[in-house]
Amino acid sequence: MQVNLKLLQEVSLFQGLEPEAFHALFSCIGATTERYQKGEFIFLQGDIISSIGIVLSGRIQVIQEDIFGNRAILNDFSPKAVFGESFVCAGGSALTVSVQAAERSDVLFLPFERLMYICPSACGFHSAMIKNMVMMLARTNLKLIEKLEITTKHSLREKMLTYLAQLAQEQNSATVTSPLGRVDLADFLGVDRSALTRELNRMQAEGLICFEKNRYTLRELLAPACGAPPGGSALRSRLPSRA
Amino acid sequence: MQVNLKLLQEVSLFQGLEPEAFHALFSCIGATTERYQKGEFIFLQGDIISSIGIVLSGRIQVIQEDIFGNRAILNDFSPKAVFGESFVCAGGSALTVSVQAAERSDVLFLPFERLMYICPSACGFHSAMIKNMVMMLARTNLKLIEKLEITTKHSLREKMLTYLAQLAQEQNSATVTSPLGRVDLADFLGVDRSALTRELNRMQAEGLICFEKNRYTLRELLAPACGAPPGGSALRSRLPSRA
DNA sequence: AAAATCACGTTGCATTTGCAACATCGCTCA
DNA sequence: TGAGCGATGTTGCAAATGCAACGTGATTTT
Repeated sequence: MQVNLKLLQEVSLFQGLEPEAFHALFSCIGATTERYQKGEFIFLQGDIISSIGIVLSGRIQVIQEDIFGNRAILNDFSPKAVFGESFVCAGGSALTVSVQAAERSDVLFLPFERLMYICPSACGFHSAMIKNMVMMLARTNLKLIEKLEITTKHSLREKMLTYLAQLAQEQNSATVTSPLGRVDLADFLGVDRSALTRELNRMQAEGLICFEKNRYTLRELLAPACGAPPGGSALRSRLPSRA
Repeated sequence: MQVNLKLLQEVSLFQGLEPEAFHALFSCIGATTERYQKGEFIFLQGDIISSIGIVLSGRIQVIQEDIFGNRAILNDFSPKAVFGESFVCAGGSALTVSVQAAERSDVLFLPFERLMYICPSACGFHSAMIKNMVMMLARTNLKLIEKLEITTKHSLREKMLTYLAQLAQEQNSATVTSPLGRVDLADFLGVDRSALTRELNRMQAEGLICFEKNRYTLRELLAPACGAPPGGSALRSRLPSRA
């Protein structure tokens, strides 16, 4: 498959590398691409992988399933995202997560050892990539901490608000679009889907947010934008009736 | 302060390095040590740090505090642990967490840039340390995913059981000791303290576990060890009364 | 030694929330 | 075009759990 050079240039692993070398590099180390249909598994919990993946098109999700069949979505990746690095770099630990295509997706696989240690281009290439890898791993860490910030919250409302606040910061806007539908969003926040819908309606009724489909607007002291609520401003989450 | 060489040899960042070089290295890059009393903050949320820390003695915790004063414990570190690397390696992002001494602790600080890029010993030293750093960051990732496995669980019981299962795997025993007291454990699991105690008692009554202080024994199909419970084996968490 | 602080257990209560079951709607595929 | 499937919204209900308040014992401070 012909991979889009423009896209690869923007992959964080390849920052600072000359894109001319990509094709030679990929064929040298034996890179492959694969197309996945929606729902297909790319990696399975328990696998020991030796390649890292890069999303070329579509959307994929890192998920965790327990013995009762409960699914938790750890992450949702769009094109340019790299996945699997943590497990490969940790020295070949077995996957504690699965990776699944959320839509039809194309994935590029790069054999890690050969990529990092037998790269043809000389030492500059090599060290740049290692530097990129360090930064990627560190950023992934921060992302995971961000995710923990959500799931450690005690109430569903706080979880949702934290999620929205993170999206707002990323998208630099009080109106944000989530890539996740209700089902996935619930599994991402670690809550029940119906309870999530219920709470979303409450939040809208109280004028905290307004939303339509997967588009949400935070109304934290903002001018009324989407149908003013009756009551006053209720920001508190766990203390609506008391204080 | 005179740092314990034996301990430093076991720090994952220094794996494969000759300990003879440590003292020269430290004084060259300007390493410092600091003693903290229980409760003192080592790093504060919002800080931009340029040094990584290594726990020499005591115990420290990585925590997150929200605007309502709720505390979440992300991690609990014993001697030999390295902390702060993620934020430094991510390119100097502001801390989204605080680091606090859980007891009187000694901490060694290493200026990151100088450690990684102007190290006196030649290239072998340098590259070994980078390799170690990659593996550390990756392992931290896996740890965070492990933590997410706990907090995404829907019920308090499942959270506790997941935590115990992880401890059991680490300590390779069905009887485990947690470094955390009730207050901290609750903040680590992201639940209410009193609710945790309540549930622990229930679990013991049902014969799922038995515990005393911070010592827990998992009794998943194990021979009765600590006072046999009356009823049968109840592993299910959210379906005790129905099925 | 007295006092204060902290960790821990216990309990009542109201709210939250998971769970199940059902209706609706839109999309895909035959 | 019609049937089926998946995503979404809705609701009743019971259980889980956060929260506050209090008692006790241990540990630390004065």
